[in-house]
Amino acid sequence: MKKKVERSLADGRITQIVYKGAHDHPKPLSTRRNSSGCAAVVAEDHANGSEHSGPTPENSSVTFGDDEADNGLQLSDGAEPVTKRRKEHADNEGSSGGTGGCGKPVREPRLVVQTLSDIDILDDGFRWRKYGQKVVKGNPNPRSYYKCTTVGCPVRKHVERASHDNRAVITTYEGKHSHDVPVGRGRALPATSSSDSSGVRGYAAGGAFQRTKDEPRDDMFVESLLC
DNA sequence: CGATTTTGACCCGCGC
DNA sequence: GCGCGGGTCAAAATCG
Ligand SMILES: [Zn+2]
Repeated sequence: MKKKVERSLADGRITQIVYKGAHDHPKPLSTRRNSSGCAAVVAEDHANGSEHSGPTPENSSVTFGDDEADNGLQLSDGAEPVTKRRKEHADNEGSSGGTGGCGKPVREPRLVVQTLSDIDILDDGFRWRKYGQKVVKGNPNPRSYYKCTTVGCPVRKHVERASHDNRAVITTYEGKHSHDVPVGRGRALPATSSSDSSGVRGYAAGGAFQRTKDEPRDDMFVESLLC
C-alpha cells in the first residue's frame, strides 16, 4: 500500500506528513510549517479491505478515512418540524433493487492532521462552533467537537490532544467545505505588490514580523494536503 | 444584541 | 431488556 512518510526541517520546525492513499503526483508542494510547532498529517485510505493488522505502533495515531471522492452538495432541508435530520447513520435503506445501495454513496472524506503545538485552536481559515466535548477512552484528555458555522457546510472537525504527547494535537476534519473560505481569512495574496518599489516597508527591518496575532494559522498547511 | 462557549441531558446502537 | 458508551442537542452563560 502507499504510505509516505516525509520528514523535513523547515523553519526550525519538523514537518511530518504521512499520507496514505492513492496519489499520482509525488508531492504537491513543499512542506512548510507556519504555526508554532511541527505538524504531521495522517490521512489514510482504507478503501481496500486490508488494513494495518494488529494494534498500530505508537508511531502515529493511525487514523483512517477516505479522501477524495466526495459528495458534491448536501441536502438542503428546509424546516421540517419533526423530520429527524438525525444523522443518517449506517442505514442502507435495503432497496435491494438496482444500484440503490451503491457501494458507498456517501463517503465523507476524513483528514487527520496531527499538529505539534502548545495550543489546540489552530485557525485554519474557517469559523468553527464547538458543539460538544467528551472524553474518550485511552486518552485522559477530552476531545472537542466543532462544526463549520457556514450554512450548508457539513464539515465537522474534532480536536484532541495526544494521550502521551502533551504537545501533539490531533485535528480531524470530516467532509469538504461547500463554500468558499470567508474573505479576509484566506491566505495572503501573492504579494507581488505593485509598485512598492524601494521600500520603506515598515516591518522590513526586523525581519521577524510574523502574524500580528499570536494565533497560528494552518490554512495553507491544510490546503496543501487536500491537493 | 448576536454569536459562541459551556455543560449536562438526551438519544440510540450495541453488548451482555 | 437493561446498561453502557459515544455523540449530539440545547439552554444558559459569556464574550464582543
Ligand atoms: Zn465550511
